[in-house]
Amino acid sequence: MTADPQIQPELTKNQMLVFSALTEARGPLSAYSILDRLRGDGFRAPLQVYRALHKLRGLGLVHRLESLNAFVACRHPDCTTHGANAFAICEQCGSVTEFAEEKITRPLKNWARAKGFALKTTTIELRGLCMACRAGAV
Amino acid sequence: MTADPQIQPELTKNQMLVFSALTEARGPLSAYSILDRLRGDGFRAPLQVYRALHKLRGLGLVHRLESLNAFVACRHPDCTTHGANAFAICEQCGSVTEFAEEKITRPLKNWARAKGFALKTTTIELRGLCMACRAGAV
DNA sequence: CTCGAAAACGTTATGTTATTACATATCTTA
DNA sequence: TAAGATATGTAATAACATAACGTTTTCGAG
Repeated sequence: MTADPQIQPELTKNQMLVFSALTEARGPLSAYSILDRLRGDGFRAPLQVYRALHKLRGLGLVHRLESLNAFVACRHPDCTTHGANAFAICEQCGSVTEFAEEKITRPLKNWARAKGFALKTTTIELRGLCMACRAGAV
Repeated sequence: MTADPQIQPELTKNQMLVFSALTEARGPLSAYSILDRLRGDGFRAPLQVYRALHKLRGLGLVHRLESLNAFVACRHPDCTTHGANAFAICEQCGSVTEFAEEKITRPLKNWARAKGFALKTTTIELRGLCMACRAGAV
């Protein structure tokens, strides 16, 4: 367990498979669609997916999109923003854009501090049409 | 206190029952817990709840908490004008505080405009400990 | 009033998402 | 090598949500 040049050497085989499925997908995947993609690799039950997802989320490598019941691989090399990321979800093409800006998270932290709320995690999800789909929309 | 039919005269009986269940509850309720509370009023199937919730959400009287798969009655007199509400959810006592501040929604709208994203709805949910629970926690 | 469209309703069945429970295996480290 | 932590496999079930069907109610236009 040294500081390894390769990505996430501490991942087990199942965790690696789930992470790969998510990075290779072009959009978010549900746990069950991940399962289906990994049946050829020996996956047989939902728990194999959910357990890997749990670990990957803890490592900040995967995020859950609450409004979709789906998961995406984090696009940040090292997810320092941990828990304060925002996602823009296109309702037409399904694309997801992840972003994190101080201007967005700051007011939320300020609110929490003002109200005495001990903030642990933040969910920010925008729904709408991405630029491409809006241009092509009817 | 039950919801006042004079304030929302357009609600049907089922919609009224679901709305009342939510306003009488002190926290968020899942669709199935609403169903259980309304069995004495003749409710027998999930769709009776979901259909009413759909209408109530359209009216802005009820919000869905995506990270909980649960629903809350809106605390604002008329919520349709806001569009982008935030919720602080205490993971210990389950209390939910709804708030909406320009300082929070503005940066999100700015991001969307800058990216050409046609924003329809916004989900903002904070998880943590409310002031009371933090004070009483170990 | 009465006809027709739209909305709401009731019911059954099914689809989708997530966890519990229990047994087994592997890795880590003192 | 023994103990504890972590990971795994499998079956069963819980929890959340919608499809598909037909019926009833509501309400405005004619």
